[in-house]
Amino acid sequence: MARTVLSTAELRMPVVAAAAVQEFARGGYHGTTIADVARAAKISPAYVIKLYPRKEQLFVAALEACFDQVVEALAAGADRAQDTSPDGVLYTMGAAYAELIGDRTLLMLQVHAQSVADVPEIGTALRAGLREVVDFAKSRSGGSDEAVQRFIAYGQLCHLVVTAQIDEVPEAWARLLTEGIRHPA
Amino acid sequence: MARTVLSTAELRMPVVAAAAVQEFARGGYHGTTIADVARAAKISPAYVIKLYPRKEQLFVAALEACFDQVVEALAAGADRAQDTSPDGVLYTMGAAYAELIGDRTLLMLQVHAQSVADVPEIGTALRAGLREVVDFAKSRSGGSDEAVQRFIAYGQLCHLVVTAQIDEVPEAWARLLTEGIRHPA
DNA sequence: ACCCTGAGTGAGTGACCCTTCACTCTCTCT
DNA sequence: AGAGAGAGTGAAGGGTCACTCACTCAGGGT
Repeated sequence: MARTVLSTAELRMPVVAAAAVQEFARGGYHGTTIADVARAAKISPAYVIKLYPRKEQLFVAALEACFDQVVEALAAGADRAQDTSPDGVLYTMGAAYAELIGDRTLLMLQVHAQSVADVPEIGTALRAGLREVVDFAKSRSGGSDEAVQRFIAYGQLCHLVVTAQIDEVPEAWARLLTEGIRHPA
Repeated sequence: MARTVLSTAELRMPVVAAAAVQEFARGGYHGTTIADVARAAKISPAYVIKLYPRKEQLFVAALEACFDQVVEALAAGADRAQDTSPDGVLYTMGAAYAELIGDRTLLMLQVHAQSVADVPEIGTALRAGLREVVDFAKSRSGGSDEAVQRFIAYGQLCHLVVTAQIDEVPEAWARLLTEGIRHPA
C-alpha cells in the first residue's frame, strides 16, 4: 500500500533546507558549519547529516530553495505588469526581484554559490537555477535575447552593489553604479 | 641615513601577495589556508604570518594586487583603442579585460572577495578597488554615467559566465548569456 | 504481548588550521 | 672580533569541524 502521509523526515527536509538558506547566506559554504544549520533548524547536527549526508548536498538543497523563490517572485512580478510589452514585463520582473532581495539573503546565497561553483554538485545546481531563471524570463516576457541578457547583466550589477554595500557610499563612482537600479515602489 | 636598498622583507611581501592571489583565487578566503600560500611562496607559514599578521590582511594584499593588474590592463587597452570615442574606448577596455581574465585567476578572486565582503577590511579593500576601476573607466573613456554603468554590469555578467562555466554549456539559455561578451581578438 | 522500522541524539574521532613562541642563522656596523 | 638586528623556521597549542556510531524511544502492524 502506498504511503498516504509524508514521513516526518520528508516534512523536515524542507525546513532544514530553509534553515540552510539563512545560514549559508550569512557565512557562505566554508564559513558555515553543519552545527549552525542544525541550531537554526532546532535539531541535532547528527540528524542534519542523516537527512543530507554530505555538506554539499545541504548547500545544494539551499540553493534550489533559493532559485525556487526567485522564479516564483519573477512570475508574480510578471503577472502584475501593466505594460505587457517585453521590456515592460522585464522591468516589472526586475522590480519584483529587487523587492525579493531586499533582505540580502537570497542574493548573498547566489554569490556564495558562484564562489564555490567549482564543487561539481554546486556548479550543476547553480547552472540549473540560472537556466530556470533565464528560460522563464525569456519565455514569460517574450523579449529578445539581447533584452534578456541585459536583464541578467543588470541583475548581476545589483548583486555587486549589495555585496560590496556600495549603496551606502555617497561618492560619485558609487552613485554612478547604483543609479536607476533601485526600482521605485 | 635613509635606506637605499629595500629589505628582503619588503621585497618578499609582493611575492607573497602574488602567491596569495593564486591560492585565494583557487580556494576562496575560507577554503584556502595560510599553509597553501606559504607553500606557493616557498616560505614557512610562520613567516607568512610575520609579514601579514592576520589572514584578512593577506587576502587584502592579494585583492589590491589584483585590482592593480586590472586597472593596468584597462589602461593598456585604452591606449590601444583606434576609435577614441567614449564607446570605442570602453569597448577596447572590455576586450583588454576579457583577455586579462582569460585564466580565471583575477576574476575568481574578485568573486571570492564579494563573498566575504562582510569582513570589514575586505569590504573596504573591495570598494577601494571598484572605485579605482570605475573612476578610471569614467575619466579615461569620457563616457556617460550610463555607459560606464553598462560597462561594469556586463563585466559582472562576464564574471557569472566564467564562475558558473556557462560558456561550456551548449543550450540556448547559456548561449543567450554568453553571446557577444567574448570579444574578438 | 512482541517486534520492527524509522526519528532523533550524545559522545566521540581524526583531521585540520590559525596563531604563538622560542629559536637559529646570516649579515652589517662598529 | 663582537654585538645587534632582522630574516626565517620548527614545533606545538588551542580550537574547530565534518562525519561516524552506537544508542534510545515512540508507534504501528501482527
